[in-house]
Amino acid sequence: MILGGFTMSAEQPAASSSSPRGGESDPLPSTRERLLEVAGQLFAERGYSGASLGEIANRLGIRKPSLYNHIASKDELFMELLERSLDAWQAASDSPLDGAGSAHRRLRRHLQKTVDFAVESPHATALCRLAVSQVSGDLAERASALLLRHRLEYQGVMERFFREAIEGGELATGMADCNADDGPARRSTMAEILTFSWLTFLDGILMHQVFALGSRREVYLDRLDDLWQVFWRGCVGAGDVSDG
Amino acid sequence: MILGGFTMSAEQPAASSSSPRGGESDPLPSTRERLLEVAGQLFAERGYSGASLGEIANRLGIRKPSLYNHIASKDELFMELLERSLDAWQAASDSPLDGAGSAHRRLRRHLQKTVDFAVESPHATALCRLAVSQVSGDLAERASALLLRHRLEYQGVMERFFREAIEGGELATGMADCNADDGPARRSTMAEILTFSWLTFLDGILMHQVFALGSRREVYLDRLDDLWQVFWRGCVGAGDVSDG
DNA sequence: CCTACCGATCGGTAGG
DNA sequence: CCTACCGATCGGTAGG
Repeated sequence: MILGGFTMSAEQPAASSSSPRGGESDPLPSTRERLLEVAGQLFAERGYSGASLGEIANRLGIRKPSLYNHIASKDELFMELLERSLDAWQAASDSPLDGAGSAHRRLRRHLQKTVDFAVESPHATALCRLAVSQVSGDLAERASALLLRHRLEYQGVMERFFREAIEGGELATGMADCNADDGPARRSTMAEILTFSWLTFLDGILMHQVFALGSRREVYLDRLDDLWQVFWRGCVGAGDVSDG
Repeated sequence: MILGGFTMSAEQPAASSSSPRGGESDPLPSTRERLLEVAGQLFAERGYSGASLGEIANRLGIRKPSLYNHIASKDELFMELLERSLDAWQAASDSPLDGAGSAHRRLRRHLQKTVDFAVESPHATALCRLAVSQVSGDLAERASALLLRHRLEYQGVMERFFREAIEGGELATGMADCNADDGPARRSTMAEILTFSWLTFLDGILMHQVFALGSRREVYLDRLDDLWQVFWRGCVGAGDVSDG
């Protein structure tokens, strides 16, 4: 589609789904979809430079030059994967935050959806890490910009959540004075602090998954609720902490 | 510093070449040290495959083959850097935990030392991430084993810290029943839960630094104390949390 | 989708 | 520490 192969365009239903014939089994994923999946896995396994287009082609059972019927370049491939991962993450985790129930229950649901997504799509979080620490040059700028945009948006969503939870009386506000913008040196609001804590908590969980080597990965997930309870207790009591 | 002539290869403590004049103590320490520092930076910037020995040599102002007077291979170079990083991290952060003062104050000091180390040696944490997600083959096994060993040791140190803090009455134990090993299905002790929370908290902070793009890095460090207070409040109150 | 092929660069070696 | 060089592989192109 991008470069216009000589017969490829007739065989590739990129956007429209192929129509299954009667009792036929599930339609095979298009080559392009398989390419994106394999590439995502390999980027996550080997890093940006370590993932070669030749290896991707091997896993697909085709020759390397054939990849260019589906992608424009390695850079574009990475950017598309990053974009998809961020969108999929957002789609999987955002809605639970807006449903019914207490702030406590909604945030817990959001956490579960986020972790579930990370478990099912481990390469998605890996790509985000690569984007900020493995690529260079023009690609680095584009990837960083995309990531920053998504991250700021997510930060806004979470900050709104915490602010509303505080205003709704679902979170203690021992540091209530922080909200007043009475000075030239602006201090953090309680919602900002909790948002920051949440982002750190979530990054920690996703990173911990990476470091949970071997069989410790499942053990870790079983303990998610323990981590959650400690975190939540820090939220509802934040501000009451004594410096002893 | 001796710069001329190839005869210095006989004086190098290189792993691949014999040292006929054994007993000589570090004839050229600075070149090797500079090599390790430059290599650490480049690995962190570009990933394992993305960091080329040629580029390392360029930054040192020498030719690529000359590197092999100081290293045996790229794999060995990476392993040595990883080893050094882990040792340096341990040395920088462990002792504050054993000093005088309350558990609260000691853990806060330990946190500060850890974050300070991560700020001063950003490539150290990056190497750990590479070790579990970027390398493959024989190197991956060796790196993972080394990392796992350090991590388990650190986990033991922290678990002991939390257990002693609990026994000393410095942390609330609302979930005290967890300690009793009265059933066949063993439950987590409070110390284990807090250790797990701590590891997640720390990973989150270190990861957050990676994601704090551009100027947001300094802003982030200013808020460390906010994060700490939320975390500590979760610790001292853990177990009292209601499921509402 | 393929074969054939490009210049550049990779980690590493030989030899001085 | 150097020059000269190795086979392998890189991302990507030409052309059908």
